[in-house]
Amino acid sequence: MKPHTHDSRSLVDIASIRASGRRVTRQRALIWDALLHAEGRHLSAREIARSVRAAAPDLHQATIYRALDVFVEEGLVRRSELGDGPALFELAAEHRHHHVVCTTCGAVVHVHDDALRGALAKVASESGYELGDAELTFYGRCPACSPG
Amino acid sequence: MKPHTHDSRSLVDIASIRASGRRVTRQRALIWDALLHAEGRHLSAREIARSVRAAAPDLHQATIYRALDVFVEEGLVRRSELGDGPALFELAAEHRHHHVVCTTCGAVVHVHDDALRGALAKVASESGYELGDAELTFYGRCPACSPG
DNA sequence: GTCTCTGCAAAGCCTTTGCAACGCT
DNA sequence: AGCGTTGCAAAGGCTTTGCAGAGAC
Repeated sequence: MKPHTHDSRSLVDIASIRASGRRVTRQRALIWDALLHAEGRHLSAREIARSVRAAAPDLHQATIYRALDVFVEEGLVRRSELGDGPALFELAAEHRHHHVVCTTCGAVVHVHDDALRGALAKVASESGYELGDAELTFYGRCPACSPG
Repeated sequence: MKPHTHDSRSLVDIASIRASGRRVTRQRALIWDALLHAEGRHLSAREIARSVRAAAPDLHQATIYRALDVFVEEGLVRRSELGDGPALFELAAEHRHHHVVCTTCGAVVHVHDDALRGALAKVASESGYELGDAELTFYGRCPACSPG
């Protein structure tokens, strides 16, 4: 088990999906756990599969995709396409943030939303688009991969 | 790094790839033309195929992917993953810009880099990443798709 | 003539879907 | 008991790859 961090926000409970007539199954609980224990890391569907394999060897990849779809629809999980590979998933419980991806090693870090509030407003007015829940991905070189 | 202050829209020539020992083939010229005539639109590999079909019915999809790889490696074309669908390509010759994608209809518009220079610097310093050629994608609702 | 490129077909990766059995509520 | 969910297998979309022949330089 991991110790609690100082996050004041109460943990989102997977049981909340029952409110929409959805069911909490063994499989979904395991997938949820995988995300919970990811500690801010983003997981791919395949990584989740690996993570639950010990507890449920027959849990099928398709089940993972379907569970993640449900979680995303319920607003509990966020899905991001970071780069070329498979989609990555993380709990939506945390504060809003954006991603910075290293184009060399793939490392991902978060940036607080505050840094971009102004820029978002600017883009919204310039484009005429409604950017309510916009989430950004920056690509660059992380310190470890930076030349010189 | 590049010494140009700003290239005054000098057309990038596909012939420049010869400098690296690459060859300008009929197929590549056609693919290049498709991008040239896209007029700022982003094209998928499939759209390029459709675009060149009349002139070269046997030009294979694999050839398009390989040509685009070459163009991207040579810095002549930019590849973006905008949303779920296939990758989209555009000439790299234009000024730097960012993309705003409508999550409902898929429409893409450009935003000038100026609007984000400050934000980029902020993100770079906050993350420690080098964001030299960062290109951003915003997701939102375009005016036509906005409710009410 | 050399070495890259092309067409073709096949496979790859990630993801979705149809269906009967299962199991949460 | 009813209806959402699972496992399986198969297919789907997009992209890459291996190879022999064609073509740019």
